[in-house]
Amino acid sequence: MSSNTSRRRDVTVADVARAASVSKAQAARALGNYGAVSEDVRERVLAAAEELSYRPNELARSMNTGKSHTIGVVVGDIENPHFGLATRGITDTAKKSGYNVILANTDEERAAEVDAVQVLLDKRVDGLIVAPASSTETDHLQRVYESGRPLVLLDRAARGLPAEVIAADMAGISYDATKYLLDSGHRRIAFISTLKNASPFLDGTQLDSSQISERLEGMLRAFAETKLPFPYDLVRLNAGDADSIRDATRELLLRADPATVVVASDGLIALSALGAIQDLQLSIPKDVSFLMYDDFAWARLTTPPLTVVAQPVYDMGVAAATALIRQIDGRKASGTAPALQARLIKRGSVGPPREAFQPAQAYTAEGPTAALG
Amino acid sequence: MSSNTSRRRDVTVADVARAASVSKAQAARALGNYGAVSEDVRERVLAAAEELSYRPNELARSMNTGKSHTIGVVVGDIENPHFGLATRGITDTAKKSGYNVILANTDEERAAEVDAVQVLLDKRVDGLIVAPASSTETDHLQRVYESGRPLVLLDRAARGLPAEVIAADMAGISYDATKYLLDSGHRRIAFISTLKNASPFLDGTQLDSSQISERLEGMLRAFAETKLPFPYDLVRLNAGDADSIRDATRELLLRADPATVVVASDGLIALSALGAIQDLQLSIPKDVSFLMYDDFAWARLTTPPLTVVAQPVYDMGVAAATALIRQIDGRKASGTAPALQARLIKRGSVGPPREAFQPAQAYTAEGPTAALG
DNA sequence: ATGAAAGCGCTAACAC
DNA sequence: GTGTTAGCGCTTTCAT
Repeated sequence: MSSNTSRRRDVTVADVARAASVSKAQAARALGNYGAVSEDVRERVLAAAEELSYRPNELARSMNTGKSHTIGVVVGDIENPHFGLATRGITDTAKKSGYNVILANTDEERAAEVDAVQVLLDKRVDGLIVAPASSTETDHLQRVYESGRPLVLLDRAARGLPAEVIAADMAGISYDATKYLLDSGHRRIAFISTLKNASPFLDGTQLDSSQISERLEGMLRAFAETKLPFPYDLVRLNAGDADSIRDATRELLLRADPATVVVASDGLIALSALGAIQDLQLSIPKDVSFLMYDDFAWARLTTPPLTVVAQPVYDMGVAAATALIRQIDGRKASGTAPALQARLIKRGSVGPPREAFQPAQAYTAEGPTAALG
Repeated sequence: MSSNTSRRRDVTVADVARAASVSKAQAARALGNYGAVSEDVRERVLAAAEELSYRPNELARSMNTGKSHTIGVVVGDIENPHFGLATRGITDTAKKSGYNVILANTDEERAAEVDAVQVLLDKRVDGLIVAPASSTETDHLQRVYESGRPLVLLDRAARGLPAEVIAADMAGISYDATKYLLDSGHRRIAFISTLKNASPFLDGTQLDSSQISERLEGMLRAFAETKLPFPYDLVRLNAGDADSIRDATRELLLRADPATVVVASDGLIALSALGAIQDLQLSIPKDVSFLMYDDFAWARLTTPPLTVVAQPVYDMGVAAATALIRQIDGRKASGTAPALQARLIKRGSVGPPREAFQPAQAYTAEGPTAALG
């Protein structure tokens, strides 16, 4: 409560200039720290600014510099720790370079994403980081590109867009993980994902998400390599809310030819799936094995601790922001992109399938259950 | 790839006006949907805009309306699911009213918070939601108030500020929870919080966070009521990173007169504390009981499931955004604030203290261990 | 209903 | 080094 309790009108450069008895331009130069200003004037202006508690209007500044020092971030669900962590990586990095972050949540809804991107462009963000809900419908992302502002994709690629993509190699790690499950004797591997898709996943289905496509591709490759038929009937897409995930899990486990291992596509899905398994009174890994994507702290606290595919999520956020800001500044890619490697962390939730211990193999002849090649 | 691959200059109202052969003012009216415009002109303008794929410059618009339709959100750690969920509540609500959210992370660092608030004010946000790191040092928040823009506080109050505070009643629920622990036979109740404080918590210590103050106040009251001495030696503040939390937990459990129950001030702390307990090979609740603030999905998946104080975090986000937007729109509080009640959810992690089962009570005489009052 | 012109707060030419 | 004058893209009087 020093002096001014100014409400309405903000104090402007003009006010400061007047108080320091210099021209508006000179005041602006001193305040904005550009151009040539004598020491005397600088001091007077700064003093006046201090006295009047002047604050620059960044909006006005942005208007004629064309730079807002703001980047837009569009994610599917900030509540999902995956994005929470990535966002942390982004904001940390942005702050370091003097950028702010406008965050938009889309609920993995395409319409919301299109809208969010448009709004952010209208707000003249300097660049955009998007985790696109769809890898195929990308008109709105194309528009970003056309607006002349850089775009970096997080987690998922977008077909036909020249945008830089920050994501771990999902096909590779999925292949590894699947191989591990196969080696453990599993054949009935279920995969649950929130990915919205009109039809179930069949041979040749083109998926809308590069991320999930790659994971399934890795699985298919592992199966193919071992000459085993891929269990298309155990792939569950469109697993939206907690209830539908629970239902899907129950069904996968209670059906005639049940899954012997459940692979959860992210931490949120895992939570619901594990809840369902718990309700079913099934024990992991005795009755059913479990594997999830993303390694969160709680994965070590369950009994047994969970085997996971860990992604360097925070680093991905950092990488995305770094790449974007580099592009905003018009700098070229600095050769060595940091390796964003996902890792399979074996803990206790994957064991041999239940059937493997039973006297007779009720299945089709699919070769020995021993570890393969 | 229809026609324009315009790079540099954006198309403006002037361009649209020219194309529609009307004045700039008329075009602006049609586009901005204000003032009086004839049907004929409106159509021509809209058609021209469409053709040129005109997009309004929201910065310019904000400049002379004085409204940016953006609210600033300042939290300690977006990575913490507590804030993740609250942020979701905020963004959902904001979007519904046509507002965007600029997110700033402070790492619970005062300097970062002061800076973030300043930057957001400079960017001319229409209002601010802050989860203040400190409840006592509030000059920067005072400045928000002086700028004439509304401010809503999340989780924690700030001394001497007229700002609306959205938070569950912590003193009450803490009292309830402590009473429950006391009734279960516990006397050695440990409390771990990230709150930064220069000195340890002693009788009469003034804490910097209303949230934590209230919790401790509730604990003190419960102890006082049962005439038991409060275990000041078991309060751990400044539990910053995962390691320091683990260390604190170990110490609390391995010391001469150890804690029989650990209360974790939030989910992140709980994760580290549980890790430490696991490393110590202690079993819950046989060897040590456990209680945490916030109810996250994983709390039901541990063995045993965790007893928690659940806060309506998402709803708090919604309430904060609703209150802020109401103030921005200059509307009065609508009488009935929605009840933001925290609840004690008893699951399996609290049992009788270990000592209660041992032959002799090695402690000071503190009355019978049976349930009281 | 429409247009001319002023102005939001700042930066950027351009003189001097 | 300093001041004057234009804008940035939009909204908003104020005439007509």
